[in-house]
Amino acid sequence: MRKTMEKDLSTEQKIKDAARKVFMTKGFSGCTTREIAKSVGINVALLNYYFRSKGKLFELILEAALSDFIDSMVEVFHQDLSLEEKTRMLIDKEFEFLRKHPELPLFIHAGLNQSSDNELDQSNFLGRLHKTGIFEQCEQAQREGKMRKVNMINVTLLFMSNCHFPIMSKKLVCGIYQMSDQEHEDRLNEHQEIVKEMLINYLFPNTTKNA
Amino acid sequence: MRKTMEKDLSTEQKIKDAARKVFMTKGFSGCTTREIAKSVGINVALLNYYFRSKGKLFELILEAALSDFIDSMVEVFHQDLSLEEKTRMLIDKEFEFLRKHPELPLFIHAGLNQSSDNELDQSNFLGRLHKTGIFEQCEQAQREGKMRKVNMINVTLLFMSNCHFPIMSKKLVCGIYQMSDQEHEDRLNEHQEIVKEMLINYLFPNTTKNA
DNA sequence: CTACTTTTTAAACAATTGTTTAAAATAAGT
DNA sequence: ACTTATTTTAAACAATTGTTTAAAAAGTAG
Repeated sequence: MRKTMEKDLSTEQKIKDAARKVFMTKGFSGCTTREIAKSVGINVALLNYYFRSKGKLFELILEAALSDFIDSMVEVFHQDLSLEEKTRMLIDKEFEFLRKHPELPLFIHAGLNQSSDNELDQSNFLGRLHKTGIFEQCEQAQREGKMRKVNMINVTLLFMSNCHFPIMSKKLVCGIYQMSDQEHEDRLNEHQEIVKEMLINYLFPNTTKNA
Repeated sequence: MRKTMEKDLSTEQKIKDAARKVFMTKGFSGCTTREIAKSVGINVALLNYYFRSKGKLFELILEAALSDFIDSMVEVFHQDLSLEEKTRMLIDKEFEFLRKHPELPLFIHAGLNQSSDNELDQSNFLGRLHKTGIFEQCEQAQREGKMRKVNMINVTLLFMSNCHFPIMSKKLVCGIYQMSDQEHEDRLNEHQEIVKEMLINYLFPNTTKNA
């Protein structure tokens, strides 16, 4: 398997891509292996030939999604910027990223609930975050009184809540407020600025507020 | 059907309760009608006797969940309190409510994505919110300069993001940060206070900040 | 008790599910 | 060309799916 040639852009990757798309929109038990196979244009058996089962394939997709998810954060943290700058950049990047992949957050949360084992530590997300030095940078800023003394888990929660939820709640919010897609997009653009100002004001209360 | 006696605490309601529990944890396509029936202790056919199909039953549960969901807000808005007080009370109520029903937000969002039609307007959530007078109260506060001029949809988004997401992200956050349930609970308690202060500071910037 | 309606069940239905088997097609190596 | 290994397919597998049918059980009323 996969030993003869390295043109992995071929079947194996095509299956992964199709599976990602289908799983994302319909969830694990909301779709069938035949549906995925058909969207690639291959036989069902080939799916079990490359990946051992539907479940295995799903785990793969889920883990990759989680990885993408963390990557957009890590990239920002690695930059040589102040915390305020990183905050702005992180929020902008998250909104930008999630606008392109709006199904991602819901897929991850629903997927984690279905998946029995928590295989989150396998990808060592915490380690990847630590390596960026973001925690030390925050600790130092907190010691210097430049940043509010809040546990890093709560900080993470603040960021994720205010970036992810607005995207994943589109159907609910549009349904309640009878909004069109365009209206929602406008609201989201404004929300991006709101979140930036609110979080910066809260986390770095000493800086001059003139936004 | 249901005409002979009003002891609705009986089969029909028992099915609804069981269906709610099962649907909540496993989703629509993640469970079977037989699973629901067995958890009630009845035959599968009886499920289709009371409700016409699995889909119909699901829509019913979903709508009820959405209703509960809005009710906890409406109740607060109806009180005769200042906006700051309502803010605090709403956040506390939401956290309290969601601690009891942590699967609710994810169920609703995933459910809305599966359900084809947006039957959100059927329950007239917007009307129910309007009747509380909360929008007028905010408008007036905004005119008087007591409240930041933010679109009500963004305000809703801020509240929901910061109350719902922390609950629904438990598995993800616990997975990333290798937290125990107890630790997560502690973080959540602290987060409740953080959210209250942050939102009040942001929405009502003129009041003295001494918390 | 009898006639009737409501509730509940057992069994069957056809369709679909994830997965496997065995054979065919294609590519690679000699 | 021949032999072997890899990729792909068609067909079948047993299990499970949501739903229906027909009959039994339980309740209600006269």
